[in-house]
Amino acid sequence: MTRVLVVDDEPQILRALRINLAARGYEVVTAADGAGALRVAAEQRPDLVVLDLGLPDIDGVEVILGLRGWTSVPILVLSGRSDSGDKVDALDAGADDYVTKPFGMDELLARLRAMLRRGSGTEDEPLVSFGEVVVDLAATRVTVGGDEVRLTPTEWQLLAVLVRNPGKLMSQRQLLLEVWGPGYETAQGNLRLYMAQLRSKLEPDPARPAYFRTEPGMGYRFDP
Amino acid sequence: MTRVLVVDDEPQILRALRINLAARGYEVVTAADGAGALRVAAEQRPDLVVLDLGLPDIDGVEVILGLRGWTSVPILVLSGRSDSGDKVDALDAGADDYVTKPFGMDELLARLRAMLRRGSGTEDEPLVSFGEVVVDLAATRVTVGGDEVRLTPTEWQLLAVLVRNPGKLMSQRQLLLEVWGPGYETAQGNLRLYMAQLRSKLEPDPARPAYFRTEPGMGYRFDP
DNA sequence: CGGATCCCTGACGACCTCCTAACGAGGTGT
DNA sequence: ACACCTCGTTAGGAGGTCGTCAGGGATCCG
Repeated sequence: MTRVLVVDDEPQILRALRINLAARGYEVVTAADGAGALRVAAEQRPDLVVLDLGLPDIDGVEVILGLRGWTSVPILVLSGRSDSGDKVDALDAGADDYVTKPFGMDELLARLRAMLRRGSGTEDEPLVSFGEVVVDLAATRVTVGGDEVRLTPTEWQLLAVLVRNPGKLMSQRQLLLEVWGPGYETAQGNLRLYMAQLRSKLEPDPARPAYFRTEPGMGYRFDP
Repeated sequence: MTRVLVVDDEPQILRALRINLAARGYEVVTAADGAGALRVAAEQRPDLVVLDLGLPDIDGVEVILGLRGWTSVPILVLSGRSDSGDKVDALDAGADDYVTKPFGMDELLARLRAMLRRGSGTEDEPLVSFGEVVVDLAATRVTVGGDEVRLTPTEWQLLAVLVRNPGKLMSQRQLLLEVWGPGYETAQGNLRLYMAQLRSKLEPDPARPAYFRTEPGMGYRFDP
């Protein structure tokens, strides 16, 4: 299901969006300020963000930059100001669309559909296989020699990031950012632990990894 | 260069857009009606389309559908009508953004930048090759005759600096600064060491370097 | 309430990378 | 011919990084 994060400090707008989005079959998570937006985004991993610029704590552009630091999720900005400068600042900070209040709900929904359509166009090849292992990214399922292997949520996220970048070296910072979200850039012991668990579950010889190679001092690389 | 197709039947708008886009470094091609738009798009393959909905021959939504039949190029719709229904129809037909006239030129340009930024997510990998060696800067990988070569972080940084400046003489000071950072400008013994390791791993005859040449008293030069 | 699962933290040994130092080779100017 | 400088090579120790194990806290479920 498509998950949408709605960020607004006005309860009535939050409620209106929640009702309309839920009626269209979206899963809705909300936040009332900038700090909450960044936290919820890191925890819930929405497929799209609707962001009001007039937040009580942080400037909206800062929120956009905070999100863009580690994710490329589509961002639709909602704002009461129709200033041309505000629009340019938000869009250049990394927003994908800008709608001024008051807005038509059907127009907003159409813009959301357009953004989601563009994002979902690049989702091909949900099946990745190497050796005895088959990874189904769409179904969140992993099999080794036909037998299903149970992965914890964190293990799965780590595997997904690696498998989506075959042959490419992923720095520890990059992996920590994409799996644990911002704020965990220094938890390298954690990354080592989960990499070991992944290898013990997927590698034929976990002591001598063949697919999930470590590049000392730099990061890890998935090599099919 | 980024190529933009502008479709409008009003000459003054066409002229204003052409001038502003050209001033920003875009290549501009134009069409004055729907049939021309489809023809020019097929011939010129623009990276982005700015489309006025009020065309004399074909309905704008039909033009969008005609484009979407064979290309996923981003489409920004320009329209005099601010009807909510028109927006929804155009967006659901496949448009990516919708701006109503009169529009601010800086806002329009910001929206174009946002659309182009999203599209360019799948950048091709920069590959540098010389002799048997292939350097993949995006994946952080080096192969010699097809076999992968393991490089330490410092070796890789040094190689990256050299490879990014082909044919250019890099002074020792410059190399030390870019690889080791400020404060190590005098550690020339270090630079000699890592240059030797790079040569022993990449050069066919490390004793007589062919690609990583040393200019006595000055620095080093990468010659593909 | 008890058990299970998952996530995080800390400690320890093994390994690897990095830096420093010393020595020889080659070129240059006096 | 000699001194001097720069470059290339080798060896060894210091420090950081990686993999592994054990233990505690949080959450979910029977």
